Amino acid sequence: MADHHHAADDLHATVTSLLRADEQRYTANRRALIEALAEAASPLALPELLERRPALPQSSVYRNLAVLERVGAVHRLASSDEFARFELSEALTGHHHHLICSGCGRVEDFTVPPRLERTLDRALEEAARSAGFEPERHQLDLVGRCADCR
Amino acid sequence: MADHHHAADDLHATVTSLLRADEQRYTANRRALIEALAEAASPLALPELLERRPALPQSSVYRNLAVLERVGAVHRLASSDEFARFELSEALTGHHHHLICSGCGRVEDFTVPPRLERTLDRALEEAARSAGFEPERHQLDLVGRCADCR
DNA sequence: GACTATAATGAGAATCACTCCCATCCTCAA
DNA sequence: TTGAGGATGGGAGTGATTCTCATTATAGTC
Repeated sequence: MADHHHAADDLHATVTSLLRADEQRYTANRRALIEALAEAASPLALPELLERRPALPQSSVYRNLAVLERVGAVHRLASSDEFARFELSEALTGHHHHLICSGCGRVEDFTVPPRLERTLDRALEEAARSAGFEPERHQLDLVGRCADCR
Repeated sequence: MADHHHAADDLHATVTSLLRADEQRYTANRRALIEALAEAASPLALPELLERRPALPQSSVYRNLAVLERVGAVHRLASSDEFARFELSEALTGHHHHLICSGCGRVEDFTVPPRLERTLDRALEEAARSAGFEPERHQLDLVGRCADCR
């Protein structure tokens, strides 16, 4: 078994099959979006995406982000400022959390120890059950001031 | 010491002093908003607020929510659907978390054991420090399907 | 390689939650 | 009472996002 195939190949293969499952094509525009999000490694607002891929028309970016979100390749998060932000879904990046700057809206990823993650999940399942919710995923963010906004 | 004063009196007294500190008045409109949010006990979107207080004009509601947020009496949360939602700030209600329904956007409150809360805070402080963030508050949500949206 | 059904594209129009404007009203202190 | 500044609310404005639709690209099929 080859241990050395590129992670990027896996990424694109996974996105392809996610799209296929919904009879969607992995077009050049969609690939460009996935690559931009993979390069950034933290959630991007639309203007940031357009800066990084100036050839992409705004309307196509919005449409394709919606498609990629529907098939589970991209996750949209509503930030505190006026822009939605987009990142690769946890199916592609692994589970993680966000540091959100209350000054500028910047978002960075972080993780917590697996042990804490498990404890958290148990507590959340308990809370969900007693409210009649069926748990899907959790979301743990820390809001603060980034180094630039101190 | 009187243990039996109404919680509502405390609430309004606290809001009054929060507003005073910013030289703002606790007007009838603002009181109506605070009461609507206190009655609901879970975050409300603007249409829900207007349903509950039909006499309030939309523009005043938006303006007053912004004022109440600035002085720390109200907290605005960006939900996944198209509406922002508003709740009393944790200074007034105590620390809590949210169950968010991915179907209808409904939000309910829950709490986790204090012990877990402390563990969480330590882990988050650690993550913040190593990214150069100054922690302000954390936010833990569980996204799932409510009983109606199963 | 041509043919075709269907998906994808992109420029601009439309939507709509939210904010701003401003003439008028209210509150409070002197 | 009076006056000065805060508060009000109806309506106009803003801007991120979505929709429209004529055109173009794609993947099978022959």
